[in-house]
Amino acid sequence: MSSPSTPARGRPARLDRTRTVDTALDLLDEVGLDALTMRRLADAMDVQAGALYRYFATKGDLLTAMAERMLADLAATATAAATATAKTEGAGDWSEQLAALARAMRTALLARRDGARVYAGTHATGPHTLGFAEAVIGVLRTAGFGAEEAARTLMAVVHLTIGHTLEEQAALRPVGGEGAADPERLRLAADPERYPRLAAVLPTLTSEDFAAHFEFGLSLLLCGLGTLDRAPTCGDAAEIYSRGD
Amino acid sequence: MSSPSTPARGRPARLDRTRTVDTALDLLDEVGLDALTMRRLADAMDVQAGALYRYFATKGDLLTAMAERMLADLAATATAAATATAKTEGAGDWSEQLAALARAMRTALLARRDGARVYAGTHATGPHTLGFAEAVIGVLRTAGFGAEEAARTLMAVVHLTIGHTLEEQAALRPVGGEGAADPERLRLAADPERYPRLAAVLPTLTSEDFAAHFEFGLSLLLCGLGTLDRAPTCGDAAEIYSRGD
DNA sequence: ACCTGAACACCGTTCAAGT
DNA sequence: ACCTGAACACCGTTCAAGT
Repeated sequence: MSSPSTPARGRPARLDRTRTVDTALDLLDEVGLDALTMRRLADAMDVQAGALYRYFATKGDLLTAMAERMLADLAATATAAATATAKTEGAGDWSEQLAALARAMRTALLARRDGARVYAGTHATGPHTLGFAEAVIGVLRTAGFGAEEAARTLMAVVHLTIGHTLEEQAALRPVGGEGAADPERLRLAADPERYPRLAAVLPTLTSEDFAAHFEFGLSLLLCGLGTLDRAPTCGDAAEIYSRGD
Repeated sequence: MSSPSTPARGRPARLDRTRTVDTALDLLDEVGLDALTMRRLADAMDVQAGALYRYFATKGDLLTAMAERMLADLAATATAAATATAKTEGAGDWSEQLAALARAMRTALLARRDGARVYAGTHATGPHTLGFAEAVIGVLRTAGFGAEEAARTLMAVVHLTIGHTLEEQAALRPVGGEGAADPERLRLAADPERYPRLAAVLPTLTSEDFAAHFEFGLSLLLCGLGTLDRAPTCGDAAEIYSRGD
């Protein structure tokens, strides 16, 4: 256990994981993921590229640390949800608590340039990521859901959030300098002759109100979860519904 | 319009987009996305790397063509759904048709190594991608959903599917030769002292029955959608539910 | 018209050697 | 103990020149 984070007897180190991740995240905001190279980061820290490898085994290791750090601000939301459920004051409010956690994750990923891509490309298992998961599971189990349902709901929420933010950030970036942005290309490609239903729906599909899109998907998930207890399988629920007309 | 795909007066071309994408997808299965380089692909086609740029403006362009091709097999499912809804025989069966479309997309992405990463990293707007979207919208509009709901449901389904398959493929790959795979690292990191709820749920969370995980998320979405008509907003539905206890 | 050959401007990573 | 310098084995992309 004599890693570079140990007391240090000699010269004070110029580098350390925390400062390096900070700088890397700033650089990410400046230049984007594709231009975030070890050499450029080393430059920003007034060091040679090779020196970074004393603190991060690989570039992937650095990106994982960056991903983990991005969820730092989630701690507040997570503990808020945890204490709320602990008090059982708002046990019936699980839906809103879960939504708050999901929104906080979306916000955290959107807060940095290419944040979703960084997070999706790594698999952080640090305290922020685990704390978030713990909070989500806590809300669900307190609300009375089973272990399986809770775990799978966590997955669904995270996957939806990652998928959504990935597209949201892709839609905003001008796709490499020239050429049309994402929604514009879709507008051009969706020929009303061949894809009439799709074309008719383009205004919504290419709308930039991403928050509304996210809320819709989230509400479907939460609503489905609410129904789960009344109609054991959603197939049954769909049947009940279709029997109505 | 005298692209390389024109009749060709001189020597028959060794290269063309279709053959190149085929080879690239085979190579992808062999070596994975990280090792899929223009030079390696050129080698597989017995050509110099620079020659590829007569057919693809950038590597991103090639990857987009690969992503689009990956959805080729979806055409069958999509037209099946389309004709089913056209006959209005199974208009009440929209839930199952939508599920079939989502499953087909998951299957298509899983069919190739790193398929989800390739698809998520590009933004295909070819006939397979648009045909899929058209089919989804068709099912929803035929079932009576509004334009906004249909468009946003399409997004939610696609985002959940991409997010899920991204994690599914990440969980299977051995994370770069050595070190633990994804679920194993989670098991090691989820300390029962600090994350008791999470730890209690690890068996499900690290279960490799990904199909079941996907079905759960999908059913939440579809179930939520089914409830949408009865209780205009899901918030209301959640309220109704929590009033029950 | 299509491809080669060679170059340009980079990468991530390693590791002896210095301080 | 921490970092430099230099190298290794690559990248994506461009473009004159050949056929």
